[in-house]
Amino acid sequence: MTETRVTVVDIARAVGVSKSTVSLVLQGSPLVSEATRAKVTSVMRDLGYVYNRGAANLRQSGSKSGIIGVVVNDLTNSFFAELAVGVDVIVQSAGFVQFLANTSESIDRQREVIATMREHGISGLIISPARGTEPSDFRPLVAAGLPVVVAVRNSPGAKVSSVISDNEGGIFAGVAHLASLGHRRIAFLGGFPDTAVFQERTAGYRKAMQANGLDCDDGLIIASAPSRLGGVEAISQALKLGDRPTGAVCFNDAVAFGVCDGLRAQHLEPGVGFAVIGFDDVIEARTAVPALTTISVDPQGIGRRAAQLLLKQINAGKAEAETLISSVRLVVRDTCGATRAAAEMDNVNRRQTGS
Amino acid sequence: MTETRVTVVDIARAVGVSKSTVSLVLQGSPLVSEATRAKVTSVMRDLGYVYNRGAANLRQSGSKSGIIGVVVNDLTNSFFAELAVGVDVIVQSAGFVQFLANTSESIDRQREVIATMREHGISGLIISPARGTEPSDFRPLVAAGLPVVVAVRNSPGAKVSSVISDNEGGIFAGVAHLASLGHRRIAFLGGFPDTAVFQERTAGYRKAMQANGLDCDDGLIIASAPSRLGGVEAISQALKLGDRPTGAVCFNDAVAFGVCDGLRAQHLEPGVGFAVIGFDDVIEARTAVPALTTISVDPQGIGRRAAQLLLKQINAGKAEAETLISSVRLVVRDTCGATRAAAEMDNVNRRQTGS
DNA sequence: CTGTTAGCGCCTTCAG
DNA sequence: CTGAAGGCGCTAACAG
Repeated sequence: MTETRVTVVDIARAVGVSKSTVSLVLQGSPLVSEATRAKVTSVMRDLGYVYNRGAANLRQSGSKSGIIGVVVNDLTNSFFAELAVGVDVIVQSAGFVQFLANTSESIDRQREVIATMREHGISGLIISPARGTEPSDFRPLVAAGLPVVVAVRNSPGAKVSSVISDNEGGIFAGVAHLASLGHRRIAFLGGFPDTAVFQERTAGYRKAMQANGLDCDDGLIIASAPSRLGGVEAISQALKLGDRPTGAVCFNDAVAFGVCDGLRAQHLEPGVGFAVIGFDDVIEARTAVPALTTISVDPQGIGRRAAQLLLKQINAGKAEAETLISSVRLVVRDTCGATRAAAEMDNVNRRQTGS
Repeated sequence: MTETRVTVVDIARAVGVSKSTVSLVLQGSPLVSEATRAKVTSVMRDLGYVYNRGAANLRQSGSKSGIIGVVVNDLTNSFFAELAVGVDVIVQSAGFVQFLANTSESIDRQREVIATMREHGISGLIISPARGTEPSDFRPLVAAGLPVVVAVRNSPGAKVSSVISDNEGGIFAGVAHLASLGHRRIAFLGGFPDTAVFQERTAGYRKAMQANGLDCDDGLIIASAPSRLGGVEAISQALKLGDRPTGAVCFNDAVAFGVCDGLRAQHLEPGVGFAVIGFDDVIEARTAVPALTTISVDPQGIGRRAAQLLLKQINAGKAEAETLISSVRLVVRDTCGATRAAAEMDNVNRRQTGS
């Protein structure tokens, strides 16, 4: 039962040198002889010494804790789990460690976990904000000089960096694809209107409709919960329209899934009688609906980019807010399930600076 | 640009009291007057003070860092993402925060992240070990008095607590179900034999075969990768047996999925011509194969239990190693997709001590 | 109820 | 190349 932790002085005494020497060994300083270094490291192993980062960080001026805070709104969704994995890959290889907290869309929880993380001295924060997060919520963080990267869900107005999917471009490509197949009445189905993602996607929808010379009737935009059930509701409403749509781009794949359900309930075969395209934000559906044409995102890639951006800012001390737009791919699948990438959007990510 | 962090002395000066008073306020001591407490907290807010846990923890003797380390072998798998969510729920409500690291089945990474976490002074560790983890790997941790809970994948021989699914009971129930349907030749398909989970599940298989008076030919146990492809391989091998099986329990749902693929390739309809049951470790398949009878586990529940057990040990200072077996449910689905819980195993968890 | 005095474990001068 | 002080932010005794 080794209750007392072994410290630098312990190993210094054991070796017969001073604590400073041990400290120098710890940070790999060249100011110490090979012989002493070897003895010190050997004794460290023997006594089971563990470096105390808390103490080190306390002495060192800056907040070089080596901890990255990661806050996601729903870890149950594979999308965000993959995002966390992407972050972890970069964070680990940089020798950092990540605090990961799940908010379940609760802003209270979000506030709490961020506070706790700050108390622990995180040196940066990556966050996919809970619904209802205000740009002002980031104010105290940036005021404290804490690097923050917002992922997936943009927070326009906040002076923080962000990494998001190409929501506008993705929907644009989807609509263009349907138009090229001859569809004239194309609906946009699903999503909560009070989210940045919804705004961006509907913006892409409007632009694409216009660009293809199609009537952009706002009645064709039908909001709903971004879930399978929401999709059922949205399509049922869409089919009641006077001039029925013949195809739809959906907020996400869960909605698209529900839309297919709803179509079948009306004896319409999705893909044949009615074209359905969805953003695959809910990855579960990727495998569940293999026949669905999707706008495919790369959550791990977003996570990696976000982490890289954050590390860059941490190392730079302080950088201006930057926005990275992660490209998406339109994956066209015909009804028999064969897959081919139709319009692979440019791999090079467009990048814009400022906020 | 507030570069200098505000400390207790800053706010003490601002209020006109001593730092100790501020410290007492911080820990909610009743030894301070309401008036001063109010002024102190108010000034803290005004100056944007953030509590420095590192410093506090340094002063306090024990390692009350309030950090729980969570290490999983594959966060990409929804099962483990859900596990992490379950842990997070408990950890957050206890005011702790979790380090979450993904090892991707790499023992090297695992060693690294555990080392890093220890340097940060975690007060406990929950781990779903990477394949190839030796019981001895936990030796230094328990020697240091660090509470450790192994989840999902047991590590027999290690003197640590664990929370695992009822692997034996689950397979037992699955086999019993098939036997009750009249099957006599039942195979066990999939899984790596060098894992504890495989051992436990095949043990359940053997016991169930014996209990139902069935021939337990070891040739009926066919190992393979615990993946969809592995399932295809396993069933193809099984169908080559002299006395063909008429049903199978599978290591997990991914294998079961592959088994169905393989059966269809042989023009056998799964569920009709051949009964398939799988442990649903890979949750993706839960929705993807709605018609499959599964042995259903509760990853979030395992996470919650593991966290509760760990917190208990942390608070108790030191507790004996304890093993919790989380019950599973046999979910029987007929071919048209209707669902009903057939044999709901007892909710009360069996518990055994020691180990 | 409040102030004073020591450190926690480590790193950083600054001299040997 | 090594040793001796001092202090990071906080808390734990003690005194007032």
